[in-house]
Amino acid sequence: MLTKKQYELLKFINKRLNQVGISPSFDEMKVALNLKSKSGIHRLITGLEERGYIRRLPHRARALEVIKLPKIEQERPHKRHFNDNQNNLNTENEYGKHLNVPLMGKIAAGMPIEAISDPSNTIDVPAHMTSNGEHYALKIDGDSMIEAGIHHEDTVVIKKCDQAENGSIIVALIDNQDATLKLLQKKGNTVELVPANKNYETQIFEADRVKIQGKLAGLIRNYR
Amino acid sequence: MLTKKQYELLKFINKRLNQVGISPSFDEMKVALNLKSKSGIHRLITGLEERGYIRRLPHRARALEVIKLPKIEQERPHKRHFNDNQNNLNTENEYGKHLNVPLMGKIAAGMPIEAISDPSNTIDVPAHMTSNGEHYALKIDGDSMIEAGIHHEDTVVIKKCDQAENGSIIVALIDNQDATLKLLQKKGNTVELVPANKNYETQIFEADRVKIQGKLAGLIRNYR
DNA sequence: TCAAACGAGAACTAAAATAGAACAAATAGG
DNA sequence: CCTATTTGTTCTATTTTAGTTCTCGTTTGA
Repeated sequence: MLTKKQYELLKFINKRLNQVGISPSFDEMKVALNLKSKSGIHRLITGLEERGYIRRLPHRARALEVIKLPKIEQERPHKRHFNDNQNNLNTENEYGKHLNVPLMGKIAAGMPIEAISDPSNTIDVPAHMTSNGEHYALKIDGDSMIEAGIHHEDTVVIKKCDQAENGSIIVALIDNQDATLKLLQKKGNTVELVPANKNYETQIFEADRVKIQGKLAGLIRNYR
Repeated sequence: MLTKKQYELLKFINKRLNQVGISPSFDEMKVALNLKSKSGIHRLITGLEERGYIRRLPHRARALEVIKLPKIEQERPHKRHFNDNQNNLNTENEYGKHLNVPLMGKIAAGMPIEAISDPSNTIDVPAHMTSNGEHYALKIDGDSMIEAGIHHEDTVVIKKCDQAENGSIIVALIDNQDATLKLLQKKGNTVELVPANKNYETQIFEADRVKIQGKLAGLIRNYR
């Protein structure tokens, strides 16, 4: 179904998406495949899109999404762990499936996420919410993002990544201590964490005090 | 159904697709079957396509896809089918329980829900969202409930019921015409449908003009 | 022994890949 | 808001790789 170059490119895109969470640009892909022009990348991308392996938002830069990978037989892991990326991907010819992502605890509780991690605690999320890559879930504590429609006690699904564009809602770890869900605004050497609530103030940090731990991918709320 | 050579070739193509993810070229297939010319491959491929074992994108190189294998090869241990269902019952896969609920269309679009119902359109929701009873999903159109954290384009999961307490968020059908998602406030012989947005006004109806079609059970939002 | 399936080879056509450049659109940052 | 920069699109040209079609001869199994 794929040509060599298409496959190579697809692998690269997928890797980048999982590693840094941001689509590579055409130039970056050009370099990765050792080409001297990006027109070739354009054609490969078109091919991948035509064959249904990736999707892209029209008229948007760096807006690639891998929807499936060729069904390569990898020896099956006995237990699927949330942290082996590729297996979270929908492979061809499969029906919608569900993923269990680990529920890592509450956010804004003043602890780094890793510390709260309890692998036994997982939550069921719709498959379409976890395109690919590693995901985890957090319970929201507080109302600092309420104007973005993220309420106290909501569950958010986070895609792991260590960088993100301005304007995306991310999980930030500050001084390796406090995790918080905020809107990201990078400005030169500082990082602003912008709440969505007039009653809270934007926090500004030196870039190196803030570690991005993931990007908001979905939200689940239960009513009773 | 297949000749020996066709079968051999099919097996080879399938193997290659599974092992390296790239379609073999005619030349590679020629080598694999120990031929010295690729015209034979062409004929075999044509045969396989005619008999529905493979598909190929027209006018594309290396664009083969195996659609089915002869019975002997068919059992694929790691592919689980959801053999059950006719209707939207609980299905269980390796990740746990989940439900497929029908996605009935957009709400606030000015149409009764029944009319938009399309059983083929379903969405995957976490099992814990659908306690018991019948559920369906709606896509939110508009911002009349935004202060309740229900945004445009969100998907809501609705539990079917025909009555509800004051203060719950319900799907109401007015005059058998328009469906809307609002907060319920019954007062004597009238029913108030209260939006969660200052810019909208509460609608007041005679009780018999309003039919409750369900109660908000959950909310799902995707970010990208 | 006849028809269908297979094999070889060559000539031809089509698609994929590479490169470069010019241009247009989106984005970052003041 | 404006400007500079980044990113994506389109075009042209050339080379390489891949697929099609033909003819003719051989094998094989009912």
